[in-house]
Amino acid sequence: MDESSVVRARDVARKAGVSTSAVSRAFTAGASIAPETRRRIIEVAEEIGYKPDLIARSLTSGRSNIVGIGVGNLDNPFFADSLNRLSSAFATAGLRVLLFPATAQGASEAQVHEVLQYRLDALILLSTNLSSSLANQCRNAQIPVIMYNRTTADPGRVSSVTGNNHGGARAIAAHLVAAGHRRPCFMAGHDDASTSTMREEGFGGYFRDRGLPPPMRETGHFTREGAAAATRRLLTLPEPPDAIFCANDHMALATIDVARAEFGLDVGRDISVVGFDDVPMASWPSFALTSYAQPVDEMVAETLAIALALGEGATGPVHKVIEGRLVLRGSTRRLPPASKPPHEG
Amino acid sequence: MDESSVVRARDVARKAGVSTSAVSRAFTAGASIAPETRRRIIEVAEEIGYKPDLIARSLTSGRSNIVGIGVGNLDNPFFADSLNRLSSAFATAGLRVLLFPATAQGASEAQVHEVLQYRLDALILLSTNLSSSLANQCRNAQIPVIMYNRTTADPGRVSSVTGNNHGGARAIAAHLVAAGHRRPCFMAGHDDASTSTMREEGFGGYFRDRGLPPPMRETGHFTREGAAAATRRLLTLPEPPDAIFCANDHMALATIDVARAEFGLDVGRDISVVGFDDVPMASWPSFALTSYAQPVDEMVAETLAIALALGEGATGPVHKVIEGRLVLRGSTRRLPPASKPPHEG
DNA sequence: CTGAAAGCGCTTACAG
DNA sequence: CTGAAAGCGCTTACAG
Repeated sequence: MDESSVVRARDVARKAGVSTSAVSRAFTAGASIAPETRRRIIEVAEEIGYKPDLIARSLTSGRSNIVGIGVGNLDNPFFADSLNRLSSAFATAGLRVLLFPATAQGASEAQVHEVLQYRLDALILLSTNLSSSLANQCRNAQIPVIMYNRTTADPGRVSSVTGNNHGGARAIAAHLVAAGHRRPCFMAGHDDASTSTMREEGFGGYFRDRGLPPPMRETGHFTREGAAAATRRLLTLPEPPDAIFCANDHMALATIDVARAEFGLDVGRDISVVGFDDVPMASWPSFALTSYAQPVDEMVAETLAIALALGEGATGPVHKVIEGRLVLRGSTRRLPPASKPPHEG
Repeated sequence: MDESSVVRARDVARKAGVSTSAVSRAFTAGASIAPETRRRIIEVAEEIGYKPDLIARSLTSGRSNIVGIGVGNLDNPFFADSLNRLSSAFATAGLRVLLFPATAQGASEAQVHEVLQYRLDALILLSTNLSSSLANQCRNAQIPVIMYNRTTADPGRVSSVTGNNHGGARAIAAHLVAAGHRRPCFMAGHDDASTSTMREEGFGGYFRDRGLPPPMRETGHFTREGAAAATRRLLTLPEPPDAIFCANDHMALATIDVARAEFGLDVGRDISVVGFDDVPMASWPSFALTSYAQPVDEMVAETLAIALALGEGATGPVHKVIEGRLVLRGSTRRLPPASKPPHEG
């Protein structure tokens, strides 16, 4: 079992009585080699423990079989879940994942430039922005870029896979209006993120279309602390909201905690809270968070499909919107309150 | 800004009037090159957008500047958090992280063998087991292996960074006994994991040392579903436990949910629940989980330090145990109940 | 189907 | 301090 040093193609070739070219072909799908020759080479390779050196292979083939994933903050369980499944999906397709953690203040150019030093087959950006200069360079280097759960101002250059932000937010608005809420509020993430702006636009649009007054607005910065602070500001207002739609579940969970623990509210009766994503925690009984479900499996499968297609030299960028669905749970009521409106006594 | 194709060392050399050797030296810390020469080369490189190809560099230098991280299930927020910080820490040290997701039924040999095909500077295993055959091969290939949050049966071959499993579990036992619990239970993960067995040993040892009856035992398989099922079994017993120590927070959170939502128990009064890790969620008001805190920052820093040291060709494997501390929260009571013991009426 | 040769883009002794 | 040459371990036209 113990080999005293690493085995090379040369060793296999020698032992099998063939050239290193043949060894290479034996390990290359679809290469022109006699089946019997391949069988024998593979046999010898297994016997002496040979595997092609992937670094060398990358250098000659120009492909690395590595995709980069630029990640921001994995605190958000939606990202953790997505990364988990993305890496499994890519592994199954024979691709490895190289992580590019964004630095504190967003993906610093210099840092992310490293992307180009590896010969990535693709670069996936998990809810992370891409400077247009880096987008350019990726294009020059023939590295397809796919934004996951975010779109870009530059749709002609990079692909994207997102949920139905607009439709989901409208469905949420409809749900809150049907339940008789009078003072709804949108809690934004930040304005650079399409996940925040498109959800806000869809939400606000529903009210606008019906001539209803526009919802209130706060900003939670997509962080737990930010959302908690925003909730405190809202709930100490003279006329606080009776429903809060947070741009994602990560913030909504913080909102529930603060409303319940610090203001003694019964979430789902005294106030409604809605999120977006339907992370696993949303269904935990401690939260029972109403949320618009983004199907991570589908988003991941689509991301993989695009990466593979672009690898084959497919056409231009593609933009895929995955349908989700509104999941109603205990954090929102379904009907208007029986008698007088809330917050009036 | 747009370069039409990728720039090579040769291009820089030509433009700067030097050899490619000089270019290489300019980008190699500590290489023997005149400061003025280096300055000029770097200047030209920046001008035309040159960065060394890391794949080629790996091939010649034998080092990849990539560390592999074998990950199991990122559902457990402790792992998500750890991975997040590990990748940032390594990035800061100029190392990239390549993800090796374990397949469903543990790290299948064939899959993980790929580790060896890259020239990893180190392999970190996040609560994941390593077969001794792979451990051998890593050693032959000179790839240091560091187990994070787990130890191994093979301490002479691989390094490890863990929390104080034994001490932490004893502190938890002491806490529960001091609060007057009579029917404590340990919820195991699975018996291949030192994080489960060592915590069980520490916990049980406290009772044994004092001549107290041994705690009850259930198995939650380190998953949310497994822990929920275990909790249901326990709470439908004729004589259910009055305190449950779960081998990690991930299971403890599920235990709280089930006890509260399905059995109507007031956690912290009717029953005590304790975890291990102190994940961020443990401090959320919805859970207020008493837990033994494992300092992720320290564990990550230590892992990095070991990886770096072993990269410099340090001596044998090192085993580091990081001290934590018991964090008391509302999920456990601190004093014995005033009158008669619980669950007696 | 197969092998000899060139080459991927670097780094590293070796001379100077 | 510097450059020419060899080499890292593969793959890929090119002949045969």
